Amino acid sequence: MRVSQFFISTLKEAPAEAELVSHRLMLRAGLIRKLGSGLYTWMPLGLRVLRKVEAIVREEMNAAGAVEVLMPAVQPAELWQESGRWQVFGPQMLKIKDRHDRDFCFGPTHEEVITDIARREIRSYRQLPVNFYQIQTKFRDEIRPRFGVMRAREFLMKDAYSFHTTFEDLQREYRNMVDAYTRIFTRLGLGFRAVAADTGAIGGTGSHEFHVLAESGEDAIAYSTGSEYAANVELAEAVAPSAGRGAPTQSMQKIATPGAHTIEEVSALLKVPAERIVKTLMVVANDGTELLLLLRGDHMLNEVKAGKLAALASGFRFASEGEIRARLGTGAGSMGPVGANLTIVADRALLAVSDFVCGANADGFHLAGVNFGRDLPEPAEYADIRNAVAGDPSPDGKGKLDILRGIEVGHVFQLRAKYSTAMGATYLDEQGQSQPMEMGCYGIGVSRIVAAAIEQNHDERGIIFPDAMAPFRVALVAIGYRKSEAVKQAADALLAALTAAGIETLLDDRDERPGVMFADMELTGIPHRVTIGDRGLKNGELEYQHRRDAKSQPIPAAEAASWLTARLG
RNA sequence: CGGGGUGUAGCGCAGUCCGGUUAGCGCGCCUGCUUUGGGAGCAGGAUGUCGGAGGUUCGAAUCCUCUCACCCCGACCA
Repeated sequence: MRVSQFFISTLKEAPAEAELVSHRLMLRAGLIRKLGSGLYTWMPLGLRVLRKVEAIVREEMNAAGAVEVLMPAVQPAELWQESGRWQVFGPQMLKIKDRHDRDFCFGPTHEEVITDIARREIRSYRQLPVNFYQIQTKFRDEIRPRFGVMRAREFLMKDAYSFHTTFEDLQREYRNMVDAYTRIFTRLGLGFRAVAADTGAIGGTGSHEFHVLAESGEDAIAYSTGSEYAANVELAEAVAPSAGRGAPTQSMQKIATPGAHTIEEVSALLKVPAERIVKTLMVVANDGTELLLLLRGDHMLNEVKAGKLAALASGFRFASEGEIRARLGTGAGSMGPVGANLTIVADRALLAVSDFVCGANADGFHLAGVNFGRDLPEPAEYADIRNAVAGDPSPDGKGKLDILRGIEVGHVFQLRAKYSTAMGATYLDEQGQSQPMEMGCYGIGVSRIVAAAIEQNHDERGIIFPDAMAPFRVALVAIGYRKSEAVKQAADALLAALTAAGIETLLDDRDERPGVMFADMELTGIPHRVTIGDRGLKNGELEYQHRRDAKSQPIPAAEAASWLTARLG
């Protein structure tokens, strides 16, 4: 391909709206253009990258035995009402009406549609197992779309759904998919990690996420430095302290703490470390139950874990200032568990805390030297309700936890019979008995992968694409293409030879200054570059430079094609 | 949803507080000449419903009202 025939549109300055480096670079390199919030056009160069990712995903899914389908993007409301998710999915789902005023949605996911296919098409155990997948545009009306295609509203996703007669067979396919995903991300050249995960809104039992590791990642991953354990912090168990609680050594006293509302302020004022301060949170369940949650001052509440408490099973929110005042007679900054007429659930870390500081339920006052069992009753329950932090023991007993940040690019679930039961997807077993199918589902964020790869592979000059997803593998920079017959001939010949060898090559044949061409080829992240100019040609040489190399190296012009073919495989 | 911010040429911005005549700057774009191994130089040129609607005024990018879009932060002060 020649730049003069292609379309590249680079920007020296990124639009002001772009913050994240991958977003800026994708805009600057002309990979994408924004149409509206969370809506992006894939420009020619970007589309080539997207297609590369898609192709690898497709190849590996096929190799793993999945079969491709393509379901409608627009889905009738009836299916979602049947599964009970028409309401549950909420405002994230884009709902639309047709001319007959019938309800539809633009599909945010396709469990309902595929389950409908399965119940119509699959009648016998002889037809199972089967794994259907598609690569298709989804729409989720995100609360806050951001970071370009990283969290867009419309995005490209590979979603697969498997159907089985037994849980054991589902688990086999689940492992098969984990292996396929591992091959996919390895082939894409990404640094990634599979981690145990929460199942969230989709439901089911086992679940793993695949994260591309990057500082800018929106998710935190806890992993053990001494074993293979890795989990999303939403899920990672914060183990109960092994040491017991010390006996009380102080008596409880009320201390004026004017103006100190946060743990940091109280800690600084009283010169007590945050570990010996107890943080009190008041939450209200959707069924009206009010609850106090206690945490060590240096710990953070994990809302996913808290949501699993029996009392909060209906879902919960934080109490308003008014509710706190009505119940405890104080503002949020001075609330505490002593004398509070509310059920208390404490994080297990408090099993090892004595002589602590907490709010006094009186504005501007805290209590010090507080002890469970003496100054207040033991909490109704000790539970794991905090985020694991670096330094915590690994839940598997081997090593300590550390925290990494990651971008979720894949997620696999064991759905079991949730949808098949709700929607009547059954088959007849060997005994002629009707059974609900076991289901798994497996997603990959295809468009997000492009952004994640750039987060992981860039420098101050631009993108550095891994070979597997580069829009072109080789950039030929022809200096003076329109002036020098020798350059033109050498460049045309090399382009033809590499193209014939199946190596996707972009020849910059523009009448541009060298600096412009170099800058554009670097910005767009093409991994291999060959410079063709009269200067080198005089000595029968071209120059090769990998995008990560600091300097170029001369290669014989006559053997350039074979040299590159051998090098690039 | 709550809070904050921004909309002026393709991109980045100034001008708005304190209303005034042809609305500017850099980059990009077009033409010509020169230049040609790291985002060229000179000369000339084109491009604006100042987000939209309404209002105030002799006069509105600027003031007022409404509205739309986009961005950021928060949703863990406790």
